[in-house]
Amino acid sequence: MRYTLRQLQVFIAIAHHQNLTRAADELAMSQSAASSALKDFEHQFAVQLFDRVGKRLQLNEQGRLVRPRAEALLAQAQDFEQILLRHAEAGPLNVGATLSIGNYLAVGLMAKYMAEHPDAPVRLDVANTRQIADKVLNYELDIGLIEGELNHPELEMIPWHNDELAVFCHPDDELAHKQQQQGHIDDSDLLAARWILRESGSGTRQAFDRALHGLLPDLNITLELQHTEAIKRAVEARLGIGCLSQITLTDAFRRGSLVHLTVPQRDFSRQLYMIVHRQKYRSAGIQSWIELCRNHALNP
Amino acid sequence: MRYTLRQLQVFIAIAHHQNLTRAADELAMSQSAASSALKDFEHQFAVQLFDRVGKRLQLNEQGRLVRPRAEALLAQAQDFEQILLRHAEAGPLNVGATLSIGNYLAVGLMAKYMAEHPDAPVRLDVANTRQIADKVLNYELDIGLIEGELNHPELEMIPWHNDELAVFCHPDDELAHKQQQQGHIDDSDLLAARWILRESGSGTRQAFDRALHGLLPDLNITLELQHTEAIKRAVEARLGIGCLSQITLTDAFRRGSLVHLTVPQRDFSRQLYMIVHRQKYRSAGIQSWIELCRNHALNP
DNA sequence: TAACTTTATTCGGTTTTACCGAATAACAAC
DNA sequence: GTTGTTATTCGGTAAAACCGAATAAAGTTA
Repeated sequence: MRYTLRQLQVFIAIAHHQNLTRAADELAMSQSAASSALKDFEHQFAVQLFDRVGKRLQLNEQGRLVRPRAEALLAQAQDFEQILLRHAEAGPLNVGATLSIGNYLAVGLMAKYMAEHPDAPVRLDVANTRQIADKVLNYELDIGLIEGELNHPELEMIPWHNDELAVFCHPDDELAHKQQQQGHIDDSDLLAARWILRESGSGTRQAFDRALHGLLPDLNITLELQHTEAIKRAVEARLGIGCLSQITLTDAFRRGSLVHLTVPQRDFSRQLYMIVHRQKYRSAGIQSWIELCRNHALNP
Repeated sequence: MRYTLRQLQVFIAIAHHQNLTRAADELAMSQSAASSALKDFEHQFAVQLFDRVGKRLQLNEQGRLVRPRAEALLAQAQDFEQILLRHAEAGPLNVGATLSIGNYLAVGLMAKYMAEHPDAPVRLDVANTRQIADKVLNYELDIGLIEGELNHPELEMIPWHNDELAVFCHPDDELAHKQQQQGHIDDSDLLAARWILRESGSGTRQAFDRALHGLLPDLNITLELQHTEAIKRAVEARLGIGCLSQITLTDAFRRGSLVHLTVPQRDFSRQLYMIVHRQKYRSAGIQSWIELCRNHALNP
């Protein structure tokens, strides 16, 4: 047992940044110290973890093999430190979420988590599904909350929440009246309407496209916006009708500033997922968060 | 990240032996070095892990709390070292087994395991169920193979093999003829017989007593022996009839040196279990062994 | 092409740490 | 008391971790 946790930390920091200088910076040590720490680490095991191509440190085959284990080991060591040092049961937690989830669902979850773990700092990183997946894969996030489907061998996807998209319009719109009279609207109404939607590539748009398959080419899309709030305001200004996740609309429906349109023929449901790196060490905090999400899904 | 794996190792060794001198000895270092390593470790976290009662180091509340995590962390660190150092997928494995299992089933399992992991040293420790459980709880064994039931909150019991006890006698015994004529014997025969059994407290005896409930007080027990081989030889010498695990008798039955007596009214089945410490780090080797046992149960 | 920047490594020197052996103090058994 | 065992303390030494500066190699810009 000659190698140290510090060496592991240096190895991981370098692997993360693919750059010794920035790694040394992060760990508040000199370049030379980081360099020799890495050298010692490699020499101890008589293994090359990086290919020295030019002045670049490139994680090689061997290095990629051991990185997940090293990450897990260090995470566990840090968890151990937390518990012993602060007598706390959970360390800091980094959560990533997409825009829709982050602004609505995640806030409630974080409130619950922080009530359970008053001393554990939590960070929320809002980005799109792809970016979140990348950060989870690179161990920058402990856990990700995403909307879309996703397929990566290193990622474990945990189904978590059943979300529903909702079509909605202004209270004075003629569709609102039709909805009130006959309790729903039809495909023909969807084709006649002017749509205000999230941009392609977003999870919400992806689910919308899936729900409206067939009608898609003939749809009249007036406006594409990148923020749910902007879409709601555009619909309130009678620029058209919209389609967003239920969870972003409950307030507006209750206030009556927007009206929910039901479309019986179409399936607007979608699954929300948690994603975690398969080989990640599940600290007390991470496990607790996952439990929390499961319970929250049952009684939101 | 100021503490080292060495310090962890010292802490664990001392916790294990409850004695600094022997711990230092095990780690091939001086008393003073071990003492100051422990001191540093405790000071770093500003926590007392041991109560200094007299000249004795007694693991205290706080210490007992962190020990499982420390053990898991160190085990993972050693696993990591193995993988990096020897390019092997599995490190050394310590298995404990009871007498019956150890002499019969375990040997075959070990052969299989060693074929899969030629470079991984395996140690087999034969002892009774209670001793094995203690060693698993004290992290001296990675895994235990036992016969009896057992209830401890820190132990995970994995059902593994369906074993069957077999009543048997000498080929010239009158019960052997009765068995041949009518295909079985009866409770009355059991009461009339002279029994040669394993000692009370053994898993085999426990299962025997359970199977013969009701008849037990009236049974004629001539001889109690501590070894299965001795019992077989005693029955071969026509001192009485015996009852042992199937697995220890298959050879004798095939050779015809002993005869299997079936008792339809009685249930001689019992479950064999693997036991593992709940909070133990499941190294590649341990996981592999568990898988192996599961498969072996299906095609023995 | 030349000058400049970025980057990993090497080297000399200093501080810190790990460790040993011996001495010490606290306790237990005789 | 005497003896043996045990953890801790102390002085000293060897090893290590680390820094700053220098260096060499590789990109980048003029």
